[in-house]
Amino acid sequence: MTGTSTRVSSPTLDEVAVLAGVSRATVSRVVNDSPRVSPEAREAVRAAVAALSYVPNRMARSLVTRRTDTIALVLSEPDARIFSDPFFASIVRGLNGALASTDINLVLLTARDEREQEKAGRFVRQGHVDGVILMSLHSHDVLPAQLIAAGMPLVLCGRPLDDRPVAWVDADNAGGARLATEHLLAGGRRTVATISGPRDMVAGLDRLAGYRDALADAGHAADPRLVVEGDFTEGGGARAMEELLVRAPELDAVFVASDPMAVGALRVLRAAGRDVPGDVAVVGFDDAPVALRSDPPLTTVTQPLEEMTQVMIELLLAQVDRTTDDVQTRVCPTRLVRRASA
Amino acid sequence: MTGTSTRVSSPTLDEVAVLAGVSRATVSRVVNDSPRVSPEAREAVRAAVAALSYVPNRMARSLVTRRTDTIALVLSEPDARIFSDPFFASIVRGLNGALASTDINLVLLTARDEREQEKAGRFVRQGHVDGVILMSLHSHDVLPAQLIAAGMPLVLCGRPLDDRPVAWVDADNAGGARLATEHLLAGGRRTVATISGPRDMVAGLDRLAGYRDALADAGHAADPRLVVEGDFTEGGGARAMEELLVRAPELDAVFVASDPMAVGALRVLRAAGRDVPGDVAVVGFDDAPVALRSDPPLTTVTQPLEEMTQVMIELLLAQVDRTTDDVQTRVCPTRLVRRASA
DNA sequence: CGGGGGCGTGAGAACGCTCTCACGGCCGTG
DNA sequence: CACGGCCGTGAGAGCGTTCTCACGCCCCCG
Repeated sequence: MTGTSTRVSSPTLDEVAVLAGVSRATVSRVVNDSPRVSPEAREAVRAAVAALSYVPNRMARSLVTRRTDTIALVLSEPDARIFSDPFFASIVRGLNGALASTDINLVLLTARDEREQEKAGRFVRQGHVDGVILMSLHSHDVLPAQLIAAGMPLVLCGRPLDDRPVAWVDADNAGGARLATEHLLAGGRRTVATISGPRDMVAGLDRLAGYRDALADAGHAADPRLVVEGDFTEGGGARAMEELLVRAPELDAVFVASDPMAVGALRVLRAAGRDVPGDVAVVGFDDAPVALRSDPPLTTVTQPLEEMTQVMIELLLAQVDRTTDDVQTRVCPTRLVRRASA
Repeated sequence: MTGTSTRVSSPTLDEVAVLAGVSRATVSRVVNDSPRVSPEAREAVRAAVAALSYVPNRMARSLVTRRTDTIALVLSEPDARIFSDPFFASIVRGLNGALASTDINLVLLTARDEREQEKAGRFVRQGHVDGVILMSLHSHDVLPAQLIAAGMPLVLCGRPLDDRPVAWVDADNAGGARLATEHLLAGGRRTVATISGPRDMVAGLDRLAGYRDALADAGHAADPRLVVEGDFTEGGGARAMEELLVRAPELDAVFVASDPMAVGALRVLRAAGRDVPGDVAVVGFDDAPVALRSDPPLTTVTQPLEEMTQVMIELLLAQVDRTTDDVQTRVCPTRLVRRASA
């Protein structure tokens, strides 16, 4: 191996053609699995390719095909917290799974601050990728507008706050929250509080809306005492629960807008001597791994991640292939998972 | 904006040249900041570029320069666990920081199973990137060999198990473990146990070696009862601590090879009625965020992540620029952070 | 036995950029 | 005043592919 490794650049189509005794065009046909090649020629080319360990040059190919067969998942989050979010890991796994049967590659781009967003935007617009899936939970960034203006295929992971004409896929957060709240009411609970997500995140807003709708439908008057805003973290959930216990000590159920927060709430409830689900029923959201390990295991709302990632890829590739011109959106149904906490 | 957005492909250098009234070459010079351009020409080109919102086509450029100005961080981990590792997030942040002043982009590639590794390998060898930084904690994968054979610039994050001729950067794990152990001994502890990392991870091995060396230097006989293998997780640390308390109830100090494991150990020690650091002193490793929040705050070993990522980039770019032919390695010093647990 | 229609193949023009080279115009020097 | 050199510029040749044609060949049908 080291014997011939003084070679500095990789072999080209031409060299393969010479070795195989055919023309460049024929080699290209073989490499691209075109049917119009004789078995002998195909075999000769195959051998030559193997002998030279030829790998097609992506740049040259992309230059003419205008395709890179690569899509980017852009993580436009200010802090590194996103990495520790199991939801994020699931999305990456789902996307990779959805692309496994294709020869499309997925690359991740992080864009923590304005500067990195700028850099990521440039990267994308230079033509490194065919399309972008954007994960940005707080949506005050410029990347979407920039990419739309550049005509770059784009799908957002999560419904955007404003009504920009852009494709997106989201879980039915409101529906899931409604499911959870209805479940609590159906269990005979009378005072159902909620620990909501942050107001600047759509998922938080939607889950709060679902909770309110369910209560309203059941004839309950809206009670601001019962709503405390959390930040989707365990610590935030604990603090919110403490606040709730002060504000409304009579509560007998809590819908918590994320599992980590629910775990924090569970901890505070136990410390306060409230039995779960005996005294207080708790329902979380996300079906995070932690929901299974908590004590008691958390009744929660699960999102169809598999389906969501699949749809994201579909919507994106439709744009890439220009199959469609109008931007599509899709809301995927959520489901209640009953465990022990409610 | 929608007015002219029927335009499907982006403008080319030629169109900019026509609009600016100069030749293609001059536009190229301006775009690439060549000094040999008159101010007037430069201004005209600038205006034309802005008017057309011209962005150079990376593929075309790379085809001739043989540079993509992109490097990949490949995460070659079987499970998604790596995302939740704060160490990993720090590495990404560090690398991005080290590249912030350059116009080199960083993309992340995940390669969970054999199949995805294959895909990532192809992606890299097709010439999408100029070099690769590989993070693979378990090192039984084929990617390194494949990339080396292809002559792709490569730097490993972490010392490899075998002695392949490949560049790598690692923290001084053995030195840090020695520091921790010496600290425990200097505090008057007589029976210092350890919860090690997994045997198939170099970091685990090195930290164990450092622990043993420190003990040997202090004249202690090696006692296999005092060594229990953990898996770097909190749960694993707890289990290992339980085991240790059974095996060697007289222990008065534990060097734990990772902070999450140390947190688990702390929990078990408290449950067993042992005061930390009164009865048992505990030192962790990594200086993870959790080390600050634990009770008591964890004395631990910190790695110079900033320096490590900086060096990785240096070694990689040296290879990319062919500044050097021999593979370099670098071990970065670790440091003891004294808190309350020891 | 002649003519039409695939089918496998090769020649050559793109794709959008960089880079070398050559060419005028201006300066300074002898 | 002539001549060499430098500086800004443009022409044109690639970079490694794909893809459109056009061209022989063989086979089948009339």
